[in-house]
Amino acid sequence: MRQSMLFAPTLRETPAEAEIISHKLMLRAGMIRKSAAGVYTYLPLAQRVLTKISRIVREEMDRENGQELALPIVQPAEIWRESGRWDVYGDEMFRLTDRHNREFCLGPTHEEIITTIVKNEVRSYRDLPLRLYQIQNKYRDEIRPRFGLMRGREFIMKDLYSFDVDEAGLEESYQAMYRAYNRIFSRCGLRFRPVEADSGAIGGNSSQEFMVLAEAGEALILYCDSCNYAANVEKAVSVISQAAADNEIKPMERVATPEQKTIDEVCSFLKIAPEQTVKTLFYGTDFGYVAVLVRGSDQVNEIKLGNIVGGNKLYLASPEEIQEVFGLPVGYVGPIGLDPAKVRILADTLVEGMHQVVVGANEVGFHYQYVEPQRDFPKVEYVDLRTACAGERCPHCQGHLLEARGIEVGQIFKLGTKYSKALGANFLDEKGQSMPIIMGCYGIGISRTMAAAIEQNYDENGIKWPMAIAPYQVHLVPVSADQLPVAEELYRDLTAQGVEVLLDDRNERPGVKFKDADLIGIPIRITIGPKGLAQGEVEVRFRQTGEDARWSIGEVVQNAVKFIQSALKATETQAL
RNA sequence: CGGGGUGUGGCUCAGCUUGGUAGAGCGUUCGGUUCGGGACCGAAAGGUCGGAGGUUCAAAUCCUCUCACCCCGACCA
Repeated sequence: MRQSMLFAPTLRETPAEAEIISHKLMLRAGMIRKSAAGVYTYLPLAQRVLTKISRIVREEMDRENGQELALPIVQPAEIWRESGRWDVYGDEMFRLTDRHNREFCLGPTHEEIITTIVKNEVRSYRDLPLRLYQIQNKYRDEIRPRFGLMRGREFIMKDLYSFDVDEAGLEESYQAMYRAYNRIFSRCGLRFRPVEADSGAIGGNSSQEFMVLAEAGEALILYCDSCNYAANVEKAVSVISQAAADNEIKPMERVATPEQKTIDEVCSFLKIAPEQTVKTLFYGTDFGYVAVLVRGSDQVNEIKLGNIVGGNKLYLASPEEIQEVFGLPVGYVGPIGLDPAKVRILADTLVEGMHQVVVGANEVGFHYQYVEPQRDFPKVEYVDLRTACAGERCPHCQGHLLEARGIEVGQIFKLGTKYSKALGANFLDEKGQSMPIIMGCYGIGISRTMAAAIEQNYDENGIKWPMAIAPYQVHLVPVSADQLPVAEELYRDLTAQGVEVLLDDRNERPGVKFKDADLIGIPIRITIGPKGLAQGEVEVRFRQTGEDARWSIGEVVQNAVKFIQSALKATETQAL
């Protein structure tokens, strides 16, 4: 490609709307332009990157017996009603109505539609397993689209759905995708980590996310410093050693705590640690209120809580609400005296092992101390409810948990029979019995992967593309028009060898060309200038490392090919 | 949905407090001088000041409504 012909309007200044690196650099490098909040145009450079990522994804999907198809974006409401998600998805779904007043949505995901297709065509166990995928736009009307391509309302996703006859088959499909995903992100040149994940709205029981490690990541992950345990904080569990009841057991005692409402206030007033208190929160749910007990120092993990209580609605009740519904004063609320018949009481498992605890007395200005949970409020359900934190112990070994931020670029789920049952996708097994198909689903955010790659590969001058997903592999920069004939010759020779070359044939000053080259971030920059040419050489700069080299004109093609191949191989072998 | 902020030429922004009919830098076009890390000189094009309504002799500026975009939050007693 000749740069004079390239549609890549670069910017000297960063548009005010961009906050994070990838967004800024993609705007500046002339890769994307916004058309609405969370909706972007991909200009040619971005499109090339997306195509390359997609190609890698396709290769790895196909290698694991995936078959590409294309599902409709516009989907009828009925199948969503059948699965029960027309209402569950709520405002996040872009909905539309046709001229006959029939309802549709723009597909936020494709379980319903593909399950319907498979249900209509698959009859026998002999038709299975199937692994079907597509790479296509998804539409989600996010509460708050942000960070450029990171959280868009229209984005590109690869989604594969597996259909198996039994759990063992599902496990095989799941592992196949796990392998494929590891290869894909390695080949893309990313530093990433698979972590245990909550399965969220899609449902199912087992799930892992692939996180690209980067500061800009919206997800917090916890990982063990000595084994390979790693989990999204939404899912993470930790082990906390608790003191045994070596203290003497005292009778519960009411204690005046005037004006001491927060955990911190109560703790400093009574001279105790937050770990010795239990706080009581009320949540509103689809099934009425639940009381939730956790240590004063802990945070309720609302994802875990939501999974336990079920339904769609989950919110922390306001002080006014608690006063009105229960007649209890926030700041002094406690489990003692709560009637399990009237309100479901859930407590974090840690609470069960606590001793000499301070809790609210359900009376303004008073708390109870020396409370023994098992003695004083025995009728509670103990479940894992707390948010795990860095520094705590790994649930699998004696290691400690560390924290990192990650960008979720992929997630794999075992769905089981959730959709096949809802939509009646059955097959006849060897005995002639009708059985629901066992499903899995596996997504990769293609456009987000591009953004994530930039978050991991940039410097103050611009992007540093990994070789495998760079829009071009070699950037030829003749210093002036005098060197253009030599550059053209190299361009021709490199292109003939299959090298992807961008030739800066613009009539610009060298400084401008160099600045644009750094910004766009093509891995190998070859400067053809009078100084080098006098010695029959060109100057080479590797964008990733910043290293310089000099190649004689005659060896440019072979050196470039060699470098590209070894760069590709480095990530590819790492992937195996 | 709550809170905060911003909308002025392609980009970054000034002007608004105290109304008087729109500016700078960059970019773009033309001419010239330049030419190894975003050159210089000269000329020029380009703006319904997000939109609607109102106040006023007069509105980018004041008031009301509205739209869009950005950020924070949807938080723990």
